[in-house]
Amino acid sequence: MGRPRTPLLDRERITTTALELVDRQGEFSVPQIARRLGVQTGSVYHHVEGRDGIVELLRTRVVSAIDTSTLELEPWDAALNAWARSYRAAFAAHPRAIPLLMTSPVRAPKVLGQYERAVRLLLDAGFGTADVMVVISALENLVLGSALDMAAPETMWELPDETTTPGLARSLAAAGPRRTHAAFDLALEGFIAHCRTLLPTGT
Amino acid sequence: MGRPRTPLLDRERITTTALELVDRQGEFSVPQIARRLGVQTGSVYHHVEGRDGIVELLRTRVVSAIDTSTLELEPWDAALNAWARSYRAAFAAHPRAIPLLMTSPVRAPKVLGQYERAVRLLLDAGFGTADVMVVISALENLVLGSALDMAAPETMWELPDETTTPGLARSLAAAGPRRTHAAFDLALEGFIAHCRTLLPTGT
DNA sequence: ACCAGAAACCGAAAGCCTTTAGGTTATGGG
DNA sequence: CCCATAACCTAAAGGCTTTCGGTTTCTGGT
Repeated sequence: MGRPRTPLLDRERITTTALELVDRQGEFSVPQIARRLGVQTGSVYHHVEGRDGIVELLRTRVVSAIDTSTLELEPWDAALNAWARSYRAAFAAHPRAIPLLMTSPVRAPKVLGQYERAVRLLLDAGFGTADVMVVISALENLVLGSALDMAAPETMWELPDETTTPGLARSLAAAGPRRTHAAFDLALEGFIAHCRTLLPTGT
Repeated sequence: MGRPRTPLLDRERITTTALELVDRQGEFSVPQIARRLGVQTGSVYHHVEGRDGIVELLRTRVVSAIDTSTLELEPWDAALNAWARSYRAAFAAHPRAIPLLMTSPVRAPKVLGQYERAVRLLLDAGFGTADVMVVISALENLVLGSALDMAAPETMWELPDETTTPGLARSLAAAGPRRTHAAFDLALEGFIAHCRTLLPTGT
């Protein structure tokens, strides 16, 4: 015992292990991470700011998959569209992490930086200052709402009985497994189309 | 000790106490409920199926505020609009409960019954069988995404520094406190408008 | 009216989690 | 070479969820 010759822990490994646990079982605990890394529970706290710090690492890891370059596209509606899809895809890669990331405030610089860029994109496109955050918030609502839907696609609808909800059961079956994607496409397209009406005419 | 002459606990009181705790501090624990009701922790478990059972009671309580009659309105888009707003308002009344309710599947009969009714509404309106659940899912995504936004309106954006994200800070200020509502209005209106394009023309 | 069984609460305990504190050994800059 | 610091361990406090057996009260069938 004492300090090991080669380090057993670092933020990378802690993050990866936590994400594996979340992907598998929907949650994580510090003792679980420690066991997987062959380390005592307390040791993890030397690398991380408490359990919440690990959640923040997870957020950064998940969000790092968002394609930043989408916000450079032209025109603005293509950029917004591509950004929203990339945003959603990043969460879709780790759906069970979503409930974890929703409950704590956004602090990750990468995320804040992207919102900053989105603000400028919309301002340049001609949106009013007061409208910009409304548009971005609405888009975020779409993305996160859809992400939630992906978090538990099978179990989200626990039908008690086909006879009590016949139409629901039949419609679910008819929509098929791409229901979630189609719903996102539908809402996103409708939303962006509606945004265009906010712009001063003749642009 | 032994059985009290008048019961100290029932599901109603447990639900109300849990909801008060969630409204105040964003979470609840069984010992906290027990202390508030002047009872030992274990006693609560005689009335409830574990902690998850209490969450389910909370869901039912929150959801019971949805105005069921909205789905009877005509035409279908007015019904959908009113339903979505009532749905969202029910969650808005207890925003801090939202993260709790998101993580487990929809089992409350009241909610399932409403979805069943919504299915029939859309079928009657002329939507295709395969489209119905797509529309409903998208609407639900909107509602829940917006509800999430309401869950922590102040703390959701922890800006590190006004100089690193100047546009974001300014736009947030410009949008004001009704940002969340405006975003929902914007997305909902755009979505419903887009849904009309799914219908066979001439209806 | 009686009595058996169910209901409602208490007390206690097992086992998990988060977090902190102090001890022990290796590393690395001066 | 030395010592401050880093990295890990052991230990422990305190909270949470859940279960189990004990005690008292209520209730329903006879």
